[in-house]
Amino acid sequence: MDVQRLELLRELAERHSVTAVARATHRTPSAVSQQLKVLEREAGLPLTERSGRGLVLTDAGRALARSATDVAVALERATAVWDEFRNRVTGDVSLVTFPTAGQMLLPGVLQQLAEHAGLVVKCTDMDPELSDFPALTSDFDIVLAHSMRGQVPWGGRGLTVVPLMTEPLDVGLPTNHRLASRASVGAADVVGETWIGVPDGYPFERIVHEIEQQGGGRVHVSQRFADMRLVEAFIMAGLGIALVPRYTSGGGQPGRLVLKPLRGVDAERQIVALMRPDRAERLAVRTVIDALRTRAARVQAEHTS
Amino acid sequence: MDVQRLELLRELAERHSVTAVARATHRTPSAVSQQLKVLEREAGLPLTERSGRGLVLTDAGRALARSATDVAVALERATAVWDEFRNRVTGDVSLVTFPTAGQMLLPGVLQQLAEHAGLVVKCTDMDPELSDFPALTSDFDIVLAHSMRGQVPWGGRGLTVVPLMTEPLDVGLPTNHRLASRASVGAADVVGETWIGVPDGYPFERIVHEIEQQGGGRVHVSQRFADMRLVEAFIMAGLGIALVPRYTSGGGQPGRLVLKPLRGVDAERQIVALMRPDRAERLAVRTVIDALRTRAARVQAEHTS
DNA sequence: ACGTCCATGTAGCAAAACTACAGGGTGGGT
DNA sequence: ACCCACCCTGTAGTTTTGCTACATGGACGT
Repeated sequence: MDVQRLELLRELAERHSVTAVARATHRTPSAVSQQLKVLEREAGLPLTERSGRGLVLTDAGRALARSATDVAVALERATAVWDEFRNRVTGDVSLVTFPTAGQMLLPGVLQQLAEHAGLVVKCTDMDPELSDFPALTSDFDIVLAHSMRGQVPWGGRGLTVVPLMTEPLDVGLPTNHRLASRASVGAADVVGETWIGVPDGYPFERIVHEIEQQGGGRVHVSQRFADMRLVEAFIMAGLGIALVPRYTSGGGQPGRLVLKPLRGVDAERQIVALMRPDRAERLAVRTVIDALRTRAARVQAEHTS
Repeated sequence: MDVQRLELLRELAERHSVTAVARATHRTPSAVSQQLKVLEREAGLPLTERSGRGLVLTDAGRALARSATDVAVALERATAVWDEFRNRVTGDVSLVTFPTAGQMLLPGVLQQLAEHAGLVVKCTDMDPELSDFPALTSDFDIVLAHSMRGQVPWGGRGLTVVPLMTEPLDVGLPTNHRLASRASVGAADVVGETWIGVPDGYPFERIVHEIEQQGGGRVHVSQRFADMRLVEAFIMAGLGIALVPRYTSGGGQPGRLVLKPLRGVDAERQIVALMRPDRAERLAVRTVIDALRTRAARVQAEHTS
């Protein structure tokens, strides 16, 4: 049995289309189709079924794809072994981040990684609301994702999850706001305010609901933005208040925006790295992950002191 | 990185010779040599070193070979998955045994396995004194081996060990022996006797030493045989007494040989199946192992009742 | 009904892996 | 000390394998 073919099956399980697999593996669809056919002939039972214009895996195909992951992991681990022997981190690592995490972590990480001459890290950013984090792992080695505490929407898919940090979400206020002198604010203090929100499906959303429940009222959301820079600009202009991740804020002019911890509400987001388990084994990837973790720890330490 | 090449490296680690690897994998030595060279070039560091007329692995080579095992295990597990889907046990399984275990277990096992039409079990026997059990796992899927309790000469090599049964070793006496009417015998009873032994290095040897220590004397070993049939013939002829595995004895004429448990001496042998871990994953192999275990359990149960 | 998208055949080509054979080095035997 | 046997490794040539390019046929949406 051939590993390359198994790999194709696994890609098919993730991408649901021969053409997509072909694109991802730099082949023509015909080549992929032929190899899958060979695999089926070897297996002696159908692994795929046509479903409309695409095709889906049979139960057997899915089972085989699952075990193909273990093979891939073992293989990557083997190549990592010899990378360790050479003691030189080499290769390309692709990474997607949502903007705030990238701003907070990536510059420091890349500076730290400059010591590895052969390591090339290619970073991209992507709006979190547009992106299905788990799905991105097909195309990127490392996916920086965020979720609320306890909420783990990427479990069960067999992805490797590395927690990087927990970031508190504060209430951002203009300096001339009536609450700006407080040390912290409660749900009841802010429930009546005009809010700047985030698009639907965003993790912040849930906290806003919690504030409504605890504060006993309805939050009025005047605008919805994905970009934090924009949110902060609106706050500073006195057009509303918003939830702002504590470590990420501060692009704006100092002295025009203040952050107040939110009492009694579980307002944190978890920042994690998501990876396909085989990719997580690569030495280059592990090196980047290590850098991310130390950088995240440093950011957190700087803010607590 | 290619799995086939990794596999060759692993075979080389076991067989210590390109020619042997070539034989085992049905290739010419030249082909093996070329592939190993490619692997080295990919790795970027030497994996083998010439040592006299043969060649040995470097540290890096050994490390890589070790992780190649994990790859092989994952791969075999994958093929097992789809064998399970087909729900038909197929393929060849090769097995070596030492004579007594084979006599005791194999006929029943093969009868039980007859229900699997596509399963071909090829059995061979081999004198245990001549054979290095762990080394045999390179050439056979299943190696039936024995050892004394606690003694595990095949640990650390990364082999899969499946315990099948523990068989007591009794003292075999001719029916007209002065101890033949006893229910059991102690070390002091038998230490002065003339013994039929087994060749050096045999596991039984250690027990004889223990008898000497407990009985306080020297055991006189008149003959040394590997074949139990021969040992029993000598016992029945009154030429000596010997340690006889309890479940295996009885080829001879009934009524001319009796077995007596040995009191106070740890006289047992452990019968185990030894396998290379990747081979242990194969469905056909697992099926044979299951049959061996149930058969062994039955033999043990028949004798205790 | 037409165009588009997708999977999959066929033919031809390029790359990879193997065999056959020869050469060079090492160790055991006489 | 010499020779022979053994083992690894090159080179040349062949076979096998996997890919591209192009064409075909079915399914969906407009």
